[in-house]
Amino acid sequence: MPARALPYRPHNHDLCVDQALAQAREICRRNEARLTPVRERVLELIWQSHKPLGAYDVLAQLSADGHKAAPPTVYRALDFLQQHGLVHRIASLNAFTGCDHPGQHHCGTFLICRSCGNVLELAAPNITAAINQAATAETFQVEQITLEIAGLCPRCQSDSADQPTPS
Amino acid sequence: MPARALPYRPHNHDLCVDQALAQAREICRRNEARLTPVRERVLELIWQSHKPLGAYDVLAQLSADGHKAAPPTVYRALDFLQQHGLVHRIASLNAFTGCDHPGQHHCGTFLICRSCGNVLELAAPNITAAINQAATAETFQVEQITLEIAGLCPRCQSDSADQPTPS
DNA sequence: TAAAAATTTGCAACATTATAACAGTTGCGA
DNA sequence: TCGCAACTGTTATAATGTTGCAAATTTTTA
Repeated sequence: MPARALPYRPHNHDLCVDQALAQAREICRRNEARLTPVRERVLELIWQSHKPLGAYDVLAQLSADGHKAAPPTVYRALDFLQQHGLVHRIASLNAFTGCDHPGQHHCGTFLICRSCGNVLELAAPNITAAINQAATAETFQVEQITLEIAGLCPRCQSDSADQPTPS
Repeated sequence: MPARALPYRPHNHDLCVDQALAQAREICRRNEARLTPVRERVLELIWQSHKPLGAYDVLAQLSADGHKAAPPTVYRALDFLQQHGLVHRIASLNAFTGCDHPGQHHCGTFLICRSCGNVLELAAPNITAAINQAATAETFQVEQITLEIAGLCPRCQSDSADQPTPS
């Protein structure tokens, strides 16, 4: 089976971005949602970075584009993208990352490397099942799951000590 | 078996607070850590509320005490309490809640009611196991788990529609 | 097509959450 | 009682996120 593209494994990332954007356009078309230029650009910026991007990072990049933007512009675009499952917000980082499998309903589970900052999104049915079971046992009706796992990615484990690997 | 004290089940909460404080004193004694007046007071304030308290909520209450406090005072106390496992930070709420079973190592799993705001801390070995299994499969070395489940607690489910129950 | 309605964006101000840097104070052992 | 370490106070500032309203744009309707 072909190697999956992983943040910490070198690959042609422009391709990832292109695919993500194409998929986003398709999803918005189906949802009759408008992927306007600002929204698309924000999504692109987020995808271009493997590491989650803060709202103000996005803002800075927009400004670098020459776009005269203010915080609300960015937050609104991010809200839109989240609503359509195109990006996730990582609460423990106050940052945003592209969704790996948009369209499919899933609880975002994230492996966050504290050394290099890369993030891997997992689809982990076992975890989801365990969570739902535990919640049901408490008669709790689950609506949203935030699961963020911090630690060391494979590459940063093998690197001596704790030096971060360049992105 | 005796009914467990649950945030959404009426009970003598002063007792919870007293027990939590006594336990905290004991833990700090064993750890040779100093549970100073500010720290103890912050812990008490957090325990007095079933709902997670923001740092600035704590600050406001300290000020109401007549204590002339500033943000760093609160954040430092909270850091201390977190380090000793006496409180948890809920990332998705930017707020803090008392730890239900301090001393024991555990990954905090939280059921957060979006209607009444109460939070229940779970010890869920199954979930932890599933998480560790998934992480291991990705050769990821887990250090810290953030698991926050938002939804409706039993009481708010049975209340018609979405009206919040008073605390 | 033209007017009306709805959505999106721009913009200024502001609210909330968190940290940095440094000075003063307190507890405690030598 | 001196000195060190830990803790607290204080001021300022950084980082993150929101409100409210007006202008522009797109979509809908007549």
